[in-house]
Amino acid sequence: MPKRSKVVELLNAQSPIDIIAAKGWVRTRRDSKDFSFIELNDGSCLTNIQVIADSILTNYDAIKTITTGSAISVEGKLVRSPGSGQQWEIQATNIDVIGHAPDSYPLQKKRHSDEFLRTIAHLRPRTNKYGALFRIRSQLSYAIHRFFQERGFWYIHTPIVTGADCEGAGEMFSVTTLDLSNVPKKDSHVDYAHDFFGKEAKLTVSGQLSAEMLALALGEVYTFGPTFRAENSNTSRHISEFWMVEPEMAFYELNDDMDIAEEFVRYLATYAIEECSEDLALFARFVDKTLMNTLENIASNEFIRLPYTEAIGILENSGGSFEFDVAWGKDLQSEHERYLTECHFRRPVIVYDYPKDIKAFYMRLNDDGKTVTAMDVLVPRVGEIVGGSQREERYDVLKARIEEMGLSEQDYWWYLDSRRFGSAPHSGFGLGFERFLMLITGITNIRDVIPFPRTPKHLEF
RNA sequence: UCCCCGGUAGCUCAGCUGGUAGAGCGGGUGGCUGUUAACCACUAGGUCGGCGGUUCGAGUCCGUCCCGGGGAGCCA
Repeated sequence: MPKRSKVVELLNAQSPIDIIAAKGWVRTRRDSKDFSFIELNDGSCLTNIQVIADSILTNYDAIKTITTGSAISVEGKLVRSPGSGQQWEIQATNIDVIGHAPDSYPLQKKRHSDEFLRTIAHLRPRTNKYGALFRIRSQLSYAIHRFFQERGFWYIHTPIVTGADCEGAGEMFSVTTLDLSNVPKKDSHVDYAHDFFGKEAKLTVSGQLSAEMLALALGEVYTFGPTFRAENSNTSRHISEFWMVEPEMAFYELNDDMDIAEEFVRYLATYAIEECSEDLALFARFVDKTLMNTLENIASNEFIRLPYTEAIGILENSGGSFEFDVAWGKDLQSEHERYLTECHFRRPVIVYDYPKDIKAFYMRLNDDGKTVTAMDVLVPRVGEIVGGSQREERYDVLKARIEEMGLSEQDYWWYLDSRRFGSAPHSGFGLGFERFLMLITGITNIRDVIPFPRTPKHLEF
C-alpha cells in the first residue's frame, strides 16, 4: 500500500498521480448509476476530497453501506475531475471500511445548532465549523510563539499549583490530597499542615508574579498556559479553565507596554487573515458577515489611546443612556467599553491610567497619587481583550500598597525581594486566548472556542 | 448569584383565544442521476422536559423543580 497522503496535499497537487492512498472520515456519500461519490475529510483542511467508487470494485456492496461518519481507507489514482466543483478527485481501486458509523451517528449533513453540538463535544470537531476553529486555534498558538520568539522573548513556564492568597484575582480552586470526608482540623479550621504541601494550595489564576521574577533576569519573557478561575460566572465570555498569554518585560514603561500589546494583537489578526484564509472564510460566510472588515480594521488601524479620565468625559457627554452610571472612580462596565470601541471610535481602544482603588496592588502608582499605570485593550464585540500595566518597582510604595489593600506582607516576601535587589521598571499584560479566538472567528460563546469547556456544574468529557 | 426567554420526532422548528400533534432535514425502501447540503415517491418514528394543580377536557392555563439560551455582576 502506498504511503498515505493528507487530503490537503492531494487537493494541492500540480499533476495527476498514479498511485495514492488516503484515510479519513466520510462526510457524505451519494450514489450514481454505476458508482458512488464519497466525500472524504481527514482534518488536514476544510475541503473534502471526492472519491469515486466504481461498481466494478469487488466489495462494492460493502461500499454502498458506508455511512456519514465512517472511517475508511482509500487507494487509487488522483485524476482531474470531469465534474464541476472540484479540480481533483480519487478514482478508487480499493476501499476498506476501518470503522463503521451506524445511523445513530448524531452528525448529519445539515446545520446543527451550537447548543446541540455542545452536548456532543466529543464529536463536534468532525464538523466543518469546529474543524476550522481548532485548526485556527492551533495556527494562532503557533503565531503567538512566533511573535515573541522573533522579538527575543523567552518562553517560560510558571507554576500551575500555587500557594494560597498570593495572587488575589478572583476565586481559586483548591488543590488537596486531604480526605474530604475526614478533614484534619485545628481550632475548628482546616489544618493544612497535614496536606500535601503542608499549606493551602490553589490552582493559578495568573502567572504574572512569577513571570516578573523571570523578566527581571531574562529581560523579556512570556507565558502561554492554562489558567483557572472558580468564579460562579455563567456568561458567554467566561470559562473556569482557559488559556492565557502573559508577556512580562524589564525596562518597559507603560507606553512600551501599550506599543507591544497593540503590535501583538495586530500581528495575530494579520496572521489569521494571511495564514488561515480558507477556514476563516467559513466564519465570514456563516458566523459573522462583517468578520473580515473587523479583522482588517484591527490589522491596519492604529489603536486609540485614551486616559481613563478622558474616557469618562466621553461617556458623560455621549448622551447615551447607560444602565450603570458613569462616574470618575467607578470601573467601566461592559456597556461603557462597548460604547467606546463599537460606537464612538469604531476601532480598538486602549484605556489607561485608571483610578488606583479599582485596580490591583502591583500596578505602578502615578505621580498624581490617584491613578495607576493600568491599561486595557478594548475591541468591538468582545470588550476587554488585554489587561496590563507597568508594575510598581519602588519597594516602599509597593509595600505600602500591599498594606493598604489588607494583604499579607509575608505572603509576598519574594515578590518584595525583587524590589530590594536591582529593581527596575517593568511592564506586562495578559491576553485571554479564548476571547481572542472569539474576536478572530466571530463565535459569540466562549464554550465554542475550546474543545472541552469547563464551566460551573459542567465537567463532561 | 440575579433578571429575561425557551424546552414539541434523531436534528431544526410550526402548533391562533384550552378540544388528546405537523413540516423540513435525517433514517428505511424503491426510482433517477458525473453527483456535489443531489433530486422524486413511499414509509417508520413523539407518554409535547419532570412532578403537582385548575378543567368535562391541558402541548396550550397555574405552581414547582430540572435543563438550555441571552443579559448583568466578577473578570481574561
